[in-house]
Amino acid sequence: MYPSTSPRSNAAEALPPPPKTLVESAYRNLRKNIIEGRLTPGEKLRIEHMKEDYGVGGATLREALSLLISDALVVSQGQRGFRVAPVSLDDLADITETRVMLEGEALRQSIRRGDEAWEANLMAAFHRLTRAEEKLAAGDNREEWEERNRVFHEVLIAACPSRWIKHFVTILYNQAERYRHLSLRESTIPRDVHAEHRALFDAALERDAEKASAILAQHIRSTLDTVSMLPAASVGH
Amino acid sequence: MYPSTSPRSNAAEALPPPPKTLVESAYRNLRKNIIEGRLTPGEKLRIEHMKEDYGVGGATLREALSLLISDALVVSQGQRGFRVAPVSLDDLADITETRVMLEGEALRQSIRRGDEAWEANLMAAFHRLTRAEEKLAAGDNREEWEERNRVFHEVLIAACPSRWIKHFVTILYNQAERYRHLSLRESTIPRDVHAEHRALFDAALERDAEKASAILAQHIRSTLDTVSMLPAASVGH
DNA sequence: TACCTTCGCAATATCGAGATTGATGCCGAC
DNA sequence: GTCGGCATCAATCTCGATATTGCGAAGGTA
Repeated sequence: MYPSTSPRSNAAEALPPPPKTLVESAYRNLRKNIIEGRLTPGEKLRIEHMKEDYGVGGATLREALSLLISDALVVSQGQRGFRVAPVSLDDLADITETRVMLEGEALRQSIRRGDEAWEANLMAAFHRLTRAEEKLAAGDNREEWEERNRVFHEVLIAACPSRWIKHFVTILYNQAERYRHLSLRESTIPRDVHAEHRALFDAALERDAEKASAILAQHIRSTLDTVSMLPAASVGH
Repeated sequence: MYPSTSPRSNAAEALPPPPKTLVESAYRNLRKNIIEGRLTPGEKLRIEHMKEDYGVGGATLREALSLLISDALVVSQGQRGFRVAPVSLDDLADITETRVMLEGEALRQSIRRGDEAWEANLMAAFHRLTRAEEKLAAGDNREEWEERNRVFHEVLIAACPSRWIKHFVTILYNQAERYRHLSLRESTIPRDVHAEHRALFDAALERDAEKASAILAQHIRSTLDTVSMLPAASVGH
């Protein structure tokens, strides 16, 4: 109808389109439940039970679970059904270091190649994140902060030309988010996270790739440090 | 039955266990057909037709296709079915550089941490690869060479402790193998590949991580160079 | 002639039921 | 008392059928 209004205004505002298929819907719900810790690591995923919970047939659920294997949030054991992917401190350490390498490289490339539009998107995303962090200090708009934090990290590396690196970074980000939920289920955000984000933002706008990636590395590793406890989480075989 | 004989003798000999489910079987056949180029990039994968070819039901095929999305060999377009993942020179360049980074890092770590058992496996794998390359020069035991080349590269980085890096490397290796099949469908192996393998092998045993990763980088990039032609492959939307 | 609308067909997405496999508890033997 | 084998049962895995969606051709309008 309208002349040439692009379907989405800009990348920083893009909301995921509504699921157009039942598989997609079940996939997103399941992923959310796993990442946010409502499904215990190692837990058996019984199709029969979940048919009722998600309101879809067995084959559909099965397909959604197969899609979750891509994200390594679900594992399938031959003919013994599906389980939520187990967790361990070793795995978290691996995720952390791999993130440092991949997200650091993506950030360096992004800083080197980002144009003015990238800068604008970055400023917008940082602004939204800052507002969310202020609101988070009072009430808990946790979900909003989660989303804006994700978008901020996405926009930081948006100018990296490698789709593969960004693909892997996304997978690892989801993994790390799951560990964060498993550890600090109730605690609020540590006090210095905003300072880290600001330092990251400043270094990116100054086009100091090495400084920015160093800050990012510390930022990622600090998440690992805060997860010193894993009481019931380390059961996952 | 036997006292404590491990199920597999060693890593270099490990054969994949037979598929225990029809989904697994269809998944492997499809993956093989895509990697080896029998399914054209961008081609529509019609469930109805393939039901007959693979002898399984629609839901089963659908699940196998969902698994192939993990490997980025298949893409699904909302409610418009599945297609073979498209190809492009940009994508191949991206895959190549990402491989150089990840496989190089994995190799450095592997050389740093490999023990005697790793050295032994590496020697065995290199020996098998050498034999296969000799046989390849005469008749075309192409499949055997493919398999042993894959195992050689796997063993090279086997001592890298990061499962995530190795996971990503495997995905990219499959992608690269597909491009190789798409380009040189008939041609034989270039003459200097064995020399590159030997140099890689020597540097690894000398524990010269930097030298080895440099050779590996050139080795990976040379694959990109040989793919200057992509006549019918670039149709992928 | 070019464009938009409408209609028909092919393909997808999904469900419920049946076949096959793995796990659990009980019983008998050594 | 402990181990191995067997039967029962639950859960997975699979298939054929059905409703819904998307694509292409025909027809109408300016």
